[in-house]
Amino acid sequence: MSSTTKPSTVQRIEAVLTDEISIGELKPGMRLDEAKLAERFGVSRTPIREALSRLTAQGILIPGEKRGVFVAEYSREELAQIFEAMHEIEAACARIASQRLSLLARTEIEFAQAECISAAKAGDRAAYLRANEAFHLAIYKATGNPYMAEIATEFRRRTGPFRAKKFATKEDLARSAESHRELIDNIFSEDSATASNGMRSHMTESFVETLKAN
Amino acid sequence: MSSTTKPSTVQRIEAVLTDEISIGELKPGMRLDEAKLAERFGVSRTPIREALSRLTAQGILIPGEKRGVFVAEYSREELAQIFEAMHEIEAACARIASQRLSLLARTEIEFAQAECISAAKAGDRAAYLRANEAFHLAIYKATGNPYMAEIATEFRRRTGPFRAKKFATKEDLARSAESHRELIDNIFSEDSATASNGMRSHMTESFVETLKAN
DNA sequence: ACGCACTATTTTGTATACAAAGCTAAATGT
DNA sequence: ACATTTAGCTTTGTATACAAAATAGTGCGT
Repeated sequence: MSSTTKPSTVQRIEAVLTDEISIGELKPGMRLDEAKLAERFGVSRTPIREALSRLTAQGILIPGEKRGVFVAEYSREELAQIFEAMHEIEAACARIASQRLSLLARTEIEFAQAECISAAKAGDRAAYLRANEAFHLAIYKATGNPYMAEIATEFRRRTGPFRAKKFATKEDLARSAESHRELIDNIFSEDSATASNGMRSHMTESFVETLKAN
Repeated sequence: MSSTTKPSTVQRIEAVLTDEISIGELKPGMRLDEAKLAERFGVSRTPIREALSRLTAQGILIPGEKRGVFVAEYSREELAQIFEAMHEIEAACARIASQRLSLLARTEIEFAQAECISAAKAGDRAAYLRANEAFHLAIYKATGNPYMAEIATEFRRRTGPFRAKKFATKEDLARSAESHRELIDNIFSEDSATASNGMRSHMTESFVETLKAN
């Protein structure tokens, strides 16, 4: 995603933690201990602190009342608010994407969808989760606006562990992958309203499932 | 804004730097030297680094190619993209706010506007800039959705120094404060489309002025 | 006088040390 | 037996030290 600079230590740590949280390996409410992480990554507390600090600045982690940082944990009400915001942003992304759709963007979306399908068929949960993220990311990128993509991605990360919980069985994966098809068609229709509404209903569905699982 | 916790050292530093950047005191492209800041705030480099790291995570600062961090500097194209994203978010905020408007929210918006007017009359540029931010913040808060407010605020901060440049004369302040009136009326109309479109044209105007000044 | 290389200095990244603030728990007093 | 305080242990925040990277500068050779 970023430029040609090789990943520095804190970038690496940040990326690993982000991934583990979005996959649901580190669960909401879990405490992250600086010393333990330092030992795990074989570095001192300093770069760990920097990574944790950045993650809290992004809202992925939240500082505890008195001490420690925790994986962000949201109540149903808070989740509803976050999803409302995501609704707006994702709908806007879908609309803009539908207007600007390039061949490259189309291809990348289809490619990501293919990955979703194959991961779903294999029943590989972690792979599906990553492919699903890549799919939505491809849509964001299709807007041609990195800043829209950035905030959409940010929300996606925050809700990662909660959305992850709704994928329990192989059928869940298959159903999700199928629903992508309709979404793609709506976006590829190149009609703003169709694309935007398509994304809204996709997000609503996602929210319903997420609430059930949490 | 936050809870009852007293501002820690890094929070204080972060807040001061954020303010100085949004006011335009620290200009885009300026380099921030860790050692100098450490001396200035009378602390060691450690908390400075943490503050800078958090600010880069928020996109307010950007890391230089090889070394140093700089106040984020955007080309006209990039500014256009950021403003496009702001358009979408602010429009959504205005729409939601118009639907949920509470007496408290109304009052706070009006109060912020009063501050804008008086700062404009006094010709106090810094005070107007702060009041203007408070005004928009009040609208975000009126959505009742802290997450919408959060991203809207984030974009506002990023574009702060660029928008700040368009306020050169006392007349600029007065004109801006006046245009708030129409925006308020549109939002208070409690009609979604009116509110949303009102905000869109306000933002478009803001963008035009910003481009002229940059 | 110009270019190149090598050195010195600044600056960043990481580690370690230390002090302050919480938490745990045990011991003492009632 | 229960509450309260205090002692000890964890954990965090900040400072300092040190090593690696990068820039600037200096001198040397041609």
